Amino acid sequence: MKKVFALIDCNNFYCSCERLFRPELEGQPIVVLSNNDGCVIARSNEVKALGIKMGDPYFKLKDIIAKHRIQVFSSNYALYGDLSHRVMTILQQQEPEVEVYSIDEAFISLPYTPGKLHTDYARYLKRKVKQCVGIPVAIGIGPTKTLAKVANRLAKKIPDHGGVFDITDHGQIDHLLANYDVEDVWGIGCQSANKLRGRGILTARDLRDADDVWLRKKLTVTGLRTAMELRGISCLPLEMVQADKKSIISSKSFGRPVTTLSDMKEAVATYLSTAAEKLRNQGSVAGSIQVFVTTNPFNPNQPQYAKSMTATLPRPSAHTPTLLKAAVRSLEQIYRAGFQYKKAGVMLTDISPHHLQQESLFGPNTTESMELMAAVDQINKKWGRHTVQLGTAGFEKSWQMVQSHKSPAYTTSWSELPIANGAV
DNA sequence: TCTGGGGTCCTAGGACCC
DNA sequence: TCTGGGGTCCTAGGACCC
Repeated sequence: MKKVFALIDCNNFYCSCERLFRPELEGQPIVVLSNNDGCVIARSNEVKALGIKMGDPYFKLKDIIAKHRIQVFSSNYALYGDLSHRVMTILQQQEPEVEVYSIDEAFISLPYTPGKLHTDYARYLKRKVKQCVGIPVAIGIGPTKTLAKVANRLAKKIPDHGGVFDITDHGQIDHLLANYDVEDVWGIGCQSANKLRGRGILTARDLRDADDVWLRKKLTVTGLRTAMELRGISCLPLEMVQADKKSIISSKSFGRPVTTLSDMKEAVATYLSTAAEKLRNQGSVAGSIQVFVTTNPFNPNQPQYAKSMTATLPRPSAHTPTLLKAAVRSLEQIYRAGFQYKKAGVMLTDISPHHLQQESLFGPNTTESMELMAAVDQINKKWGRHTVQLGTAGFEKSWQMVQSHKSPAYTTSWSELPIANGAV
């Protein structure tokens, strides 16, 4: 049976989440900032209209923010993650085939039907999500994922479409693609766009009609795949089961410069605990662990230093203290005194399923220590992150990130529940 | 003073083998 | 001056995504 893809994409997702509990902000300009209130990662339409770009540093925007009374929020991932889950659940209740592509996007696959049935159904889904969760979405439909992405963008951009657009069987597809900047095509970043422009390929239509041999050579198979998808030949299937992570990173910028090895150890231990918990959560073990530290590359007046080191474990593990020992050994080797460090992180790699791991013939039995880890995870799940943690991770964590405009965890913390009538 | 975090895939090139 | 050919595996780095 012939099928089409639909892409459901939440509109300005983080901003919409913030508005959900502050309805008076409907129609008002809003931005959401990255960790440490560093830069802009979500903008309401009003803010986009002011010319503020994704990734603009917050400190450079203070004037324009004051002038236009833009509401500022620190990112609140507990809130966004929970609302995302609710949106995805609604879609999964309606549809058997859902691919959760990112925190605010999902692909579904629908049986192909001529006429406007796709569009009618998408309008129904859109209403359903709005009604059940309160988050506005746009839906694009096409014969391939890449064309569904194109359609989604057009659904949002052109008000007449009302947030739903089907590009399958569209009579004007040539015209639509000819007015679609090649850099806005899914999978074409600015490097590829530069190469394409150099050859006079400026629009999605040009890319669709470009020469395969040249594309393969300059943009590798991924670029060729994108062109095929624009031709309506589906190369990217719907992926419904989420594959295990092949690498797990935990890394954050510091709230203030870190200048001592002991603070750095606290940070690395804290990040490692987070990564190891994720690792256990997917039932895996890691074979190697990388530690990295860096100064602030945006401050050219300070001496710069960045270094990473990968350690291979004698045998794969998900045991936090074992991983930590290897991480600290690496850290001690790469750490240099006299620098103002801005960021550090750990990356777990060579990940494999725990159940495939071979027990060591002579080494210690790992079952007991993993039971301890399971208990730690359970406690932290129930009572909150870092309720039980490694001593090395520190207690004050004075280097921790700063979030000065954070909204409450309205939906995930009893103590932060919103109050309906306000008469308290 | 202040510029995010977490992922995937692909390729080139080196090391090594016969 | 001239110095094989072919294959695999691993890693670093680039590019992309949200």
